[in-house]
Amino acid sequence: MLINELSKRTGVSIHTLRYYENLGLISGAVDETVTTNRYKNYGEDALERVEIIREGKEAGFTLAEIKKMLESWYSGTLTPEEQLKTMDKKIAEVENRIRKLKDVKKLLVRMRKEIGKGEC
Amino acid sequence: MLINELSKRTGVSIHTLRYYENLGLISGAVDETVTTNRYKNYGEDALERVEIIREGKEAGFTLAEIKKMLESWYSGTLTPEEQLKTMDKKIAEVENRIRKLKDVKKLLVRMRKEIGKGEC
DNA sequence: TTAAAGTATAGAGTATAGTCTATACTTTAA
DNA sequence: TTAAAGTATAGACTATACTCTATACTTTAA
Repeated sequence: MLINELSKRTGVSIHTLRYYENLGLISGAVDETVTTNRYKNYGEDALERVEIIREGKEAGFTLAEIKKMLESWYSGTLTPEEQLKTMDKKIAEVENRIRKLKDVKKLLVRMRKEIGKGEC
Repeated sequence: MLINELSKRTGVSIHTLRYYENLGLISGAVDETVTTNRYKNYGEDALERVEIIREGKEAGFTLAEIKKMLESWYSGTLTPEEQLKTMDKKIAEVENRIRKLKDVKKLLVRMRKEIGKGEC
């Protein structure tokens, strides 16, 4: 698919997709048998990658970190052991963020309880 | 306390504290009885405010959002009902972020499971 | 066939959240 | 008393993640 379709199917703007491509998070392939243009074609994997980017951002990872995850995931250069290590690290980071968010929630609930009775 | 002490007790750099002060997230009071300088004095509440800023950032709120929370919390201009509404909204947002992070964790665990058996 | 829409590249501009530097004045300790 | 350390303000600079504009070429539909 071309970038327009990728944009529509992911809900991510063409500008942002090109930004991701420049950073190396996704990549389209130019069909060399076509001589009239250099349009880039994206496969189904691009949809998956954009989804991983979205989730990664939600988890608080930077694009640089997400790039590393994608590389270790798709490259094939890492051994399964290295892949496992990468994933375990990321899972631990997400768990850590969940823990911190739960603390924040506790703080907010505590603040909420103090409303009405006395002042802060 | 002066900014140096506030920085040491919070672990936040003087530069960053001044940045927060410029944005209106914290504020020191100049002692007008002192005529030789315009040094700013921060009370214990400043420590609390910096802690809330830290937690808020961890929860994924922007400084602008945190400012609103601090204002509604400390201003005294809001009615308890309005304060409750603000807090409920923020608590719901944090819960939402926790839910999303749990989804991300699920995705990562799924990816992890696929390592070793077959390819991705 | 030509005007509109799509694609590519490069680079400028924006928002957020700092971080650092320069300058000037004040306080403090040797 | 003076050199070092602290404080204040303004503004420049950085990094991240976009977002937009200009330019040029290609495809497509009327």
